Amino acid sequence: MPEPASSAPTLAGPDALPKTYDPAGTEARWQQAWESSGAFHPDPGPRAHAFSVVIPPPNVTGSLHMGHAFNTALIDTIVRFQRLQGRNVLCLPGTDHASIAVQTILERQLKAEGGSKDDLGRDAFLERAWAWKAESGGTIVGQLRRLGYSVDWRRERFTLDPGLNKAVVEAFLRLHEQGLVYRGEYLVNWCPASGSAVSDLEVEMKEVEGHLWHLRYPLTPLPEQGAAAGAGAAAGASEPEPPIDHLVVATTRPETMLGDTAVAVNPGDPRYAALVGRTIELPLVGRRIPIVADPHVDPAFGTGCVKVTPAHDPNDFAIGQRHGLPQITVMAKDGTMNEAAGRFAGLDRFEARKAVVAAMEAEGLLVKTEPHRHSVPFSDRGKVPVEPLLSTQWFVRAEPLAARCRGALEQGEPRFVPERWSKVYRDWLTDIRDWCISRQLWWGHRIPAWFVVSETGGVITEATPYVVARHEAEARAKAEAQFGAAARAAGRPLQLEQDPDVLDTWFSSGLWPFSTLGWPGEDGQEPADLATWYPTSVLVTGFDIIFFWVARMTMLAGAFLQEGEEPAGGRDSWMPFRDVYIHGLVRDENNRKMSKSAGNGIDPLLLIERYGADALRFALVREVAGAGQDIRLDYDRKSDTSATVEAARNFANKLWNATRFALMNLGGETPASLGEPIAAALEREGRPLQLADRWILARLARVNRETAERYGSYGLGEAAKGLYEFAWNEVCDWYVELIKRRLQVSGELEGAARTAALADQRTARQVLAKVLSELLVMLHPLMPHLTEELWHGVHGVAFEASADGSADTPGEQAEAGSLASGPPGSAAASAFLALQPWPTLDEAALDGELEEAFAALIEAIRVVRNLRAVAGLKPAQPAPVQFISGREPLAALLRQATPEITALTRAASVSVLTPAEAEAARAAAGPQRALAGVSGELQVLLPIDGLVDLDALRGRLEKDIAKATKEIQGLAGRLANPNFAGKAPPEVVAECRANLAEAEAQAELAKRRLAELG
RNA sequence: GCCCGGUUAGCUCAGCGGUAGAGCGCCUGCCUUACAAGCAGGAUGUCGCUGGUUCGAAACCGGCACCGGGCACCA
Repeated sequence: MPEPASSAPTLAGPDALPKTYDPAGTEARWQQAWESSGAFHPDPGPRAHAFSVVIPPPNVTGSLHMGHAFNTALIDTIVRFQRLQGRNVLCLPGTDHASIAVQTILERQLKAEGGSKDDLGRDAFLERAWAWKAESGGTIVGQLRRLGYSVDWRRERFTLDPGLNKAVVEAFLRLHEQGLVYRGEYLVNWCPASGSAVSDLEVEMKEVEGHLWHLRYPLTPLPEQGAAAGAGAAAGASEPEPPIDHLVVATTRPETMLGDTAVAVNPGDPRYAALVGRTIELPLVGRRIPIVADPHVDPAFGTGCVKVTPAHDPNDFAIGQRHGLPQITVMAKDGTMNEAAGRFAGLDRFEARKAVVAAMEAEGLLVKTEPHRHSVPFSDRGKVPVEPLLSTQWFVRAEPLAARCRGALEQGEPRFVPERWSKVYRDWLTDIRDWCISRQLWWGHRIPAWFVVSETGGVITEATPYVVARHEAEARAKAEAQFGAAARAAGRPLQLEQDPDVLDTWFSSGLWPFSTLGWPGEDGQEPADLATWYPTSVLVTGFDIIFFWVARMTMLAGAFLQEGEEPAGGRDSWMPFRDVYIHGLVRDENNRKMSKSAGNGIDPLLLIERYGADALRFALVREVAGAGQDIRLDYDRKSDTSATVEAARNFANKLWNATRFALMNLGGETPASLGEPIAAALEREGRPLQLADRWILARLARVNRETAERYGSYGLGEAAKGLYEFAWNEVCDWYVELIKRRLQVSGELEGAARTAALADQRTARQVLAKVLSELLVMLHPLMPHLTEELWHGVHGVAFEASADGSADTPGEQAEAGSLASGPPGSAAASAFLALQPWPTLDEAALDGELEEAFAALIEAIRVVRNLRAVAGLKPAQPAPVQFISGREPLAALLRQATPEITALTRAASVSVLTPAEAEAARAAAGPQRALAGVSGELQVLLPIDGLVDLDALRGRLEKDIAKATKEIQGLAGRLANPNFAGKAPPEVVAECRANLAEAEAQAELAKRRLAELG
C-alpha cells in the first residue's frame, strides 16, 4: 500500500495539486468513506427532530436512466440540506419488483431461447426471476451509489422481500375484512400479450386509422302484418312509409358482432320508437336478439342504432346490465375467437375481423365501409390493443378510500409543490373507478386467498368459496371452521388451493412509505422506525405517477394508518408524506421524453464518467428553477457530450482552483487556527476588516439566508444558480482578486510597515477561509463529493485523519490530486462535511447599503476597463484614471479603494474629484483629451492623450450620445405626462427624474468630449 | 369535450406591475504565478398576436394562434 502521501496535503506549494479537478478518484473515495463509516445511518429518536424520505423505488428492469438520476439529485440535495440543518434524517432506498415489466422481459428472453414460461414451470421461472432481480437490482444500486446518494443502505428494501410481503398480506387481509377488497366477474382490460388483466391506468388510448363498418341487421319478420307498423309517432300524418325490415349498425370491431345480444336505439328517437321490443335475426349467428331503448345511444351519430356486445365493450356492458341482457364471450384470453364464435373459432381477433366483414359482404349485409379515425386502448406494457373481457378478478373498492383522501386534501394534506398538481390528484380521486388488483402473472406477491376447491369439484370456478389468510395454516383453520363440518358430513375432505394470481405491483408500492418503516410490526407493537419517521417529510417524484403511485399510497395509508377518525400511533396525520414535490421529466435534445422503449435514453454513468457525478447532479438541479417543468438536457450523441453538464464540470473546476488558491495563500493555517473574523475584535487589534472584507461578509450572510430559504422550500434550482453566481462572480471574480495584494506581503517591507501588512494579511486570510469554508458547506447538498474533498483540504482534517495510518484505506487514496490523504477513520466520522452544521447566519454582517455601494464601485471599475478596451490600450499599459463624483459615499469608497482600483485597472494613478474640483482643474489647465465614460452620476476619465485610437473613441462617444438621447426621450416623455407625476408613487417619480438628470449629464459630457477631440 | 402548462437573445431557460436577464454559443483582446475547464471586454431581443385594466404591462384581465401534456371518449 502506498504511504498515505504526507505530501498530498502540503498545500502551500503550487505543485501539490493539479490545475484541474479529476472527479473519479475523489468521488469513489468519499462514497466509500461515507458508507463504511455509517454516516447516513440514523437511529430512531424523537419524532420532532426527524426528517424522512423514502425514495421512489426504481424498477428492477435493467438499469437507471436520466430520470432516476434527476430524481436522485433532487432528493439527495434535499436530504443533505436537512442533515446540515441538524435534522435526524432518514433517506430510505430500495427497488421495485415491477411485476409485469420484469415478467415481460423474462418471457422475451425465454422466447429467444426457444422456450416459454410454461415449459419452465412456475418455480423454475421464479428462480430465474430472482436471478434477474439480483443482477438488475445490483446494477441499479451501484448506479445510485455512484451518484453519491446519502441513503441508509442498511434499510434498503425490495418490494418483494419478506418484510414487505408481510405488509402486503396484512393489507390485503385487512382490506378484505373491511369489505374494501372483493372478487367478482366484471369486464376488465385484458392484455392478450401478457395474458393478464391490467388496470385502467395501464391502458393508453391511441388514435388509429380504422374503419367504420355499416352492417345490416334484418328484423325478425312479424307473424302478422300491420299490428305494430303504424304505431310509431314517427310515421307522421302522411303516407305510411314502407315497413322497416332491417336496421343498420356501425362498428369499428365487427368481430364482436358474434357476441351481440341486442341492438339499442335512443328512447327518444322517433325513427325507431315503434321498433323497440321487436327482435333482430343476428346475421352469421342466427341468434334472435331484442331491440332495446337506451339513453346512452346518440341518435345523431351514425344511424342512431348501436349493436350491443355486453361481454366485449364497457358501454355495452352497462347497457346489458340495464336491460338484463346475456353476456356472450366470443373471445379467448389469448386473443383468438372461442367456440361461441362458431365457424370463426380459433381465428386471431384481427383475422376474425376480416373474416366477419367478408362473410357479411358475401351475404349482402355490408352496407358500406368508411375510413374512421378513433381511439383504441393499448396495453402500456404489451403494446397491443387491450380487449375488454369478462373475467373474475380481485378489486379494491376505491371510492371510500378516495373520499378520505379528498377530505384530507381539503385540509391541505398533502401539500403539493407546485400547488397546481393537487388539482390533478383531486380530479383523479373524484369519480374514481374500482381498482383491479389481480394479475395473471407469476412474478409478484401471490394473492393470499385460498379456494376451497373441494366445494366445487376440485377446480376453481367463479363460485368456489375462498378464505383470505396470512398463510396456508391460517387458511386451513378458517376453511375448517367455515366448511369443515359440512364437508365431513358430505364425505369430502377439505381441499385448498391458493389463488394462482399475483397482485398488481402498485399494490405493494402503495404501501412503500410505511411497509419500509416496519409496518405492520410485530404483535401490535409500533415499529421504532415508523414511530420516528412516519409520516415522511416529503415525497419527490415525477408527475407521471401521481395516479399510479402517489394516490395509491395516500389511499392505502388512509386504510391502515388511521384509527377511527384519528391518525394511528398518536401522530398528527395519517398521510404518508407532508409534502409532495412534483418534478418534470427529463427530455432529450428533441424534446422527447427519455425512455428505454423510445431508445433515446442517456446512460447517466456515461456522463458521470466524463464529467463527474457532482457535475451531473449540479447540472440537473440547476435546470429545475421553474419547478414542475420538464427539463431538457442537451446532449450530443456522437461525442457523448453535454454542454450543460460540461458547464457544471467547469464550475466544479472553478471551486477546485479557488480552493487551491486559498491553500496556497493561507500559510498552512485553517479556519480553526485563524479564528473567526469578528469585526470588533479585529478593530481592537488594529487590523480591521477592509472594505472588501465587509462587502464579501455581507454578501455571504445574504447568500446564506437566501440559500437556506430556497433549499428549504424546494427552490433547488434557484439555490444552485444563486450559489453559482456568488461563488464565481463575486468570490472568485472580485473578492479573491481584491485581496491578492494583501495576501502577498512583499519581502521588501520592514519594521512597522511589515508588521502592519502581516496583520492585515491575517485578516484577509481569516475572511477568505471563512467565506470559502461556508461556501463549501452551502454547496455540499448539490456537489457532495467535491465539497467534502475541498472542505477537508481547507480545514486540514486530512492531516489528523491520516495520522492514524488509516488501516482500511484503499490504495488509490494517495493518488495525485487528492486533497485529503484518506477518509477519516470511524472515530473521525463526525468530521465529515456531510455532518457539519449549516453555517450560522451572521445577521450583523448584513449591510444592504454596502452591497449597493460596492456594486457601484465594481461598475466604476468596469467602466474603466471598458474604456481601455475600446481605446485599444494594451492590457499591460498603465493609464491614469480620474473619477468625478458629487456623491460622497461613492467618492469616499473610491478613495478608500484606490489600491484595489489600481490593481484591477492597471491604473497609473487614481484621482477622485468633485465636479467643482474638476471644473477648476479644467479652467486652469484647459481641456484635455480623454476617454470618458459614465456610470450613474459618476464620470470616469482616462486622460491619456496620444495613446488612443481617436476614431474608436469618436465611435464610442457617438454611441454613448445616441444611447443617452434615447433614454432622455423616454424618460422625459414619461415625466411630461401629468398623470405620471400625479399618480405614480413619489419614489418612482424621483427615480425617474434622477435618471433623466443623469442621462442628460451623460449626453452633455459625451458631446463635450467629442468636441474636444476636434 | 374537459383540465393543465408553455410561447422572452442563435440554443436552453430565469424574470411575473417601474422601460429586459443568466448559462451556453458568437465577436475582440489576453498563457496577468488559483483556474485557457480560464481572464477582461463586446454584440444580440417589435418579451406569440390582439383588445383591455393602469400614470406605467414581458408581467394582471379577455380573446385568438401555435406547441406540449393530462383526463374522458360515440358505436
